[in-house]
Amino acid sequence: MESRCENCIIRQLNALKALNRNDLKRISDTKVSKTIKKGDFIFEEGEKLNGVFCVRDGVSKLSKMSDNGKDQIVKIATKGEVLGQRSVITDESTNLSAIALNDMEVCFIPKAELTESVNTNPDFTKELLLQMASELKIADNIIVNMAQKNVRQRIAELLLYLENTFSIDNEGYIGMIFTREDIAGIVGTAKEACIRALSKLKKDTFIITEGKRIKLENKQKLQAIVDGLID
Amino acid sequence: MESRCENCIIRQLNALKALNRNDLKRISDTKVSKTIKKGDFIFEEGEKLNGVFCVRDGVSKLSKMSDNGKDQIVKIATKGEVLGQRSVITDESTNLSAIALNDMEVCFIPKAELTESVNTNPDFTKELLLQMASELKIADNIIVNMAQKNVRQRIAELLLYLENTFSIDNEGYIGMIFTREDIAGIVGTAKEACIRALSKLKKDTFIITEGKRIKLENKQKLQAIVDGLID
DNA sequence: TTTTTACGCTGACAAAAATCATCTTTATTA
DNA sequence: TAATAAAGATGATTTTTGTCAGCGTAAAAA
Repeated sequence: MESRCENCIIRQLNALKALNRNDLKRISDTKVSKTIKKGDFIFEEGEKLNGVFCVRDGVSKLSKMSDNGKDQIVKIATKGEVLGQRSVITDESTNLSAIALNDMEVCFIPKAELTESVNTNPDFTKELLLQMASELKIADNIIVNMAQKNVRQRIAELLLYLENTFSIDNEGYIGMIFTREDIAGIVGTAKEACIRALSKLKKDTFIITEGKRIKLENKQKLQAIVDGLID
Repeated sequence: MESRCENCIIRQLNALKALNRNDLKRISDTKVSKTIKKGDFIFEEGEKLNGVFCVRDGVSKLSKMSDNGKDQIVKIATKGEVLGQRSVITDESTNLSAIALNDMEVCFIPKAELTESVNTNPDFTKELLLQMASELKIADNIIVNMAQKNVRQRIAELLLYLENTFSIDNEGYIGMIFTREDIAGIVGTAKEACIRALSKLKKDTFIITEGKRIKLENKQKLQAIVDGLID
């Protein structure tokens, strides 16, 4: 399924919205649509990227695997997000891998086109800057949370974030399914600790689980856990 | 001690190096030099900043205090770094406090002047973008390290970083003194765990300590600890 | 200088989380 | 559909880290 960037609504969700007609035409002429299957790499840690990937559909994780097999997820990227942006800007190899969590549709935009827009379109550069600054703030918050909150708190916070990001299906469950291992990878703990924390939240009737699916039953309480007001 | 930005060599260390003569004149005319005493706040979490602080001399920590009194340090900022940049760019309140670790000399640059340069000088914006991207990469690495490395590894890594950043005095000790509590705050652990880890490294003869001062005796081994090659 | 306060250090103990093992259930694919 | 693999769940145990208490030393303030 090919289509023109000019008509792509996804664009509105990221820095590409600042592109003008010329930029869009140029980029659209060179971009390549790709389908990526669940579990496949979009790119791998250490790779030198020669472009970025604009997510049209699907969800991916940006993560780093440790020697002992633990996969720390730094970010979940969904529709509208641009992957590899940072590495392309700084012209370094990626320090993270991007893996598809379900089947994905992405557009590959060559580095040269991006650089051209950065060099000739100040609005685009400003937009990138804004987005980078906002991502940095999020990253700083994660650092603080990892140090100051325990696993239960971090999981409660993640659940609220996930419902917010993926909204709910018609039965009230979070609209995207993650394995317990991925959830553990996001909050930075072991799979077992993650499972136990979820089981505890279920026993406390703050959530309902059915297989991998999770429904938030009491968001006030979950937030109170995050804030350390209750245990 | 007042002086003109035009002649300030500190500028070369940050995005301000991309400013042109006009920018510099304008900013220099409005900037205010400030002296900040050890322990004092440059700004506090939640504040809406109406400008940034360019560090001319001294060292500060960017951190967030938790309810239980634990202070997580997200970044150590030294000569040449610009504090508050991100909050000013995104026009939000800071989520971190900046506290002087020794007596400091900083220049306050009003937000309006910065915004003006961002809007009229694409080179400056590009430079800011590059820096922000590089900071984001660092932050991502910290997240991964917090999740995948234990206290001993994180402390070993910090020591190598500190020697690299502050170099050594004539006796070979790291050229900046931190309290054990601040070191704990950087690696995200409790003061006692930090002290114990340092004592252990000392007993292992990988470092020498004398009061608060720390000398690295075996950087190869320290790096091996970081990499998980030895315990 | 003296006094006070902050900091470094250590032991004892508690809590949190990691690891290992095992079993069940759910997906995948042959 | 049956076989196989992947993921969930839970118990037992170890390791790591946090917390509390107390003591000595060094730095800062009176």
